[in-house]
Amino acid sequence: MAFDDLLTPSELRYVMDDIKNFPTNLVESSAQLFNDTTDNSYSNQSLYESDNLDVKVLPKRKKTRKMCDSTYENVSSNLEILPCLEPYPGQFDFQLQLPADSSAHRWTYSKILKKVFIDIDKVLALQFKWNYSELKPDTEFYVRAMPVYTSHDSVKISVVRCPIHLLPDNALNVGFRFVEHVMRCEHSSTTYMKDELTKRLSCVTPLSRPQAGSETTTLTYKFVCKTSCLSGMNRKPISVIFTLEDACGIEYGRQLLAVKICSCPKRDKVKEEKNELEKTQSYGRILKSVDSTPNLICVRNTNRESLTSQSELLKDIKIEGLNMVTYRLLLVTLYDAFLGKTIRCNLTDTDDIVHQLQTQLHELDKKFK
Amino acid sequence: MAFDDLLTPSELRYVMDDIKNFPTNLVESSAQLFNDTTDNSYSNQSLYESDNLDVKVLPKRKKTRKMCDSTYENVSSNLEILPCLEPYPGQFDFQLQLPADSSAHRWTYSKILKKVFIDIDKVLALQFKWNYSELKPDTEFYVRAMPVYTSHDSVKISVVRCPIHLLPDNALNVGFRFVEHVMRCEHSSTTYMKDELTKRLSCVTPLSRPQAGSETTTLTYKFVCKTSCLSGMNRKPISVIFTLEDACGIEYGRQLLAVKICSCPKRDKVKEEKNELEKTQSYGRILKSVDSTPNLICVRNTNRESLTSQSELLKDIKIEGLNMVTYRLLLVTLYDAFLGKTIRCNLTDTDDIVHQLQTQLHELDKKFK
DNA sequence: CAGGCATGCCTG
DNA sequence: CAGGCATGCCTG
Ligand SMILES: [Zn+2]
Ligand SMILES: [Zn+2]
Repeated sequence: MAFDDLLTPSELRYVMDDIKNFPTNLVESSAQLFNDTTDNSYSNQSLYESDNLDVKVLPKRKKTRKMCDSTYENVSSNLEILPCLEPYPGQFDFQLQLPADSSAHRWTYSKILKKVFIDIDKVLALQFKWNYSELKPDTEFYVRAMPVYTSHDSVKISVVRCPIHLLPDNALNVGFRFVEHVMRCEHSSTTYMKDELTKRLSCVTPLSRPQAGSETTTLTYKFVCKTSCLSGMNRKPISVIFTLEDACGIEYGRQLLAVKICSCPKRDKVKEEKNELEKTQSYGRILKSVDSTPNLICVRNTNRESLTSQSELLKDIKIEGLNMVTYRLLLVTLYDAFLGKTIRCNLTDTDDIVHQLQTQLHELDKKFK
Repeated sequence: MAFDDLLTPSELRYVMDDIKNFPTNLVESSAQLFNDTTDNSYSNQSLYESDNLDVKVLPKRKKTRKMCDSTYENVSSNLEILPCLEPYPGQFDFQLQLPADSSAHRWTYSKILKKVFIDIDKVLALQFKWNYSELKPDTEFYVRAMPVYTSHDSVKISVVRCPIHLLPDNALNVGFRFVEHVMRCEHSSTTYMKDELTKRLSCVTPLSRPQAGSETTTLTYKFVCKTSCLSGMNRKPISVIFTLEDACGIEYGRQLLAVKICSCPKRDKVKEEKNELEKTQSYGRILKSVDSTPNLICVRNTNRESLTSQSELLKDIKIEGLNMVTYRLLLVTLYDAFLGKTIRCNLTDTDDIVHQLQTQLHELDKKFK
């Protein structure tokens, strides 16, 4: 990198002293850049939704809220039957866990988003935990898995496969009867069901007691459409409702798991987490526009030392008490130059320095406003 | 913009004189940037293909090449029947023209690529010209339109609609029988045909004599799938073969038209033309990486004057005979800063200055090598 | 598997 | 309609 070699702090002061005129329009455009970032008014709603989809840390069911006795809440106002998206452990403390080492698998889990990202036709192993100590040993219980859309606009629509993946010659359909189901359980005793009333598809699998030494029973699932499938899920986010049921289909507990089925689970997880964080952070929009250049996503470790020394340089500049205007000009120019260099050389570790420059500019503007 | 105000040429010289050390690694990395751009070895083949698809300027048929008597060339080696992609006007000088003012329509034509870009279900009016002066006035002739894949890998596959657009509830299919056809002619006497042997789909429309005062007869077509349709054309490029035929289906002439059916015809045209030009231009890769930042595609006219004065500034700098190394450093830094500014402020007219900086650096490197 | 592009679609 | 993003897929 050029900057730490190009000008030493003392040389820099020399230059800055020499700058007599400065453009006021620059200050204006920069002010615009660093102030116009308060637009995160829409973040609450989305957060609320994911609160409902908590997997690992199950919130206590709120006593003030009427308990859902069925997976379906009959919305009498419009006669539509909507699934209940609220988890409740119920009397047997029904819980859902993900294997700890998702990296060992073909999927990834975002704690921030409480969401699984998985490719089509890849195995997702889920661990079910329930308190069966007071039950007779021969009482058979079941887990029903039913994918549903999570957005308010789409909950009422039932989740089915897309026309393309439904084609008979599709490899996933060969030798399988229930091709309309987006979600399959690999357990051989799984029953594929279609609710007569709601037409919703689900699969029901016997939940055996955990094996000796284990607290959970594992069931493995696959998804045979992508969340993005055209004329199918069509990019609408989904969650899977898991219900603990007895042989009569009476429900005793419910858990939810948000799932995105996509071609690049890791990339999409990183991206969605970033989007989520940006909603709550200041400078969100700037960082977003900076990072939207293709090559900033991966993290390589080039130029680490020189970047550090650049940071030091910046501190020095600040401390040595330059004229505010020239200092500001310098910061803006450096900021631009870093962006340019980053893009030109595909640098991946300039986030820190760029952010630091932003912060310094921001502080400067606050101080002299 | 900051640069013309930030430093005058004389101030700049002052700075440059002050720079005692310069990093050699910078020169290296820049050398890499400006030399490593000779990779356009693959451009010829693609050009060859589009030569075959010439629409407006019809090349004389090469006498050295055996004339295709049928649209199908029987490739005896593998018994596959392939369509002939070579245009020939034939004895009636069969020609195909596009309306001059494509901007008035919902499609766009690229002269560079010789290709029509059009959205799904939009009208494409084509003008057919043929010399019928020696024919009896009541002889009925026809135009057959048959879409085919143009890549060598895919010519053998017949072009049909995708499963999604084939769905009966698709608006485009209501009240229309020949839903499998990707291409439709709006003329009411059009016959939709399926070749028994090749299973290829085409539509045949009577070609009336031009109306008084006109040299051409216009037929209007629509495409009811996108070139990108999954499990359909699947992003494989297509051309339409237009053949002049008599009532018996004997062919008298043939013309080709490359077509891309897509959601953003203008954007895709600009993009594909740019890709094509880059193949043949030096600095292709650099320009590409610069322009791949989202906001550089449209052309707005902000900062025109200040950019001009920046260009002047650069000339000055060069003329005043700075030390080559400091001058080079300056150029590189300016180059980076321009890139950064461009991205940060969504500037759209910095191409010139950036390219100019590249050129100056290139010349500098040649001179001092 | 990461980088990068192609391309549909959403938003202002 | 332009900017911008989402997301599949291709390539090394
Ligand atoms: Zn699908
Ligand atoms: Zn289609």
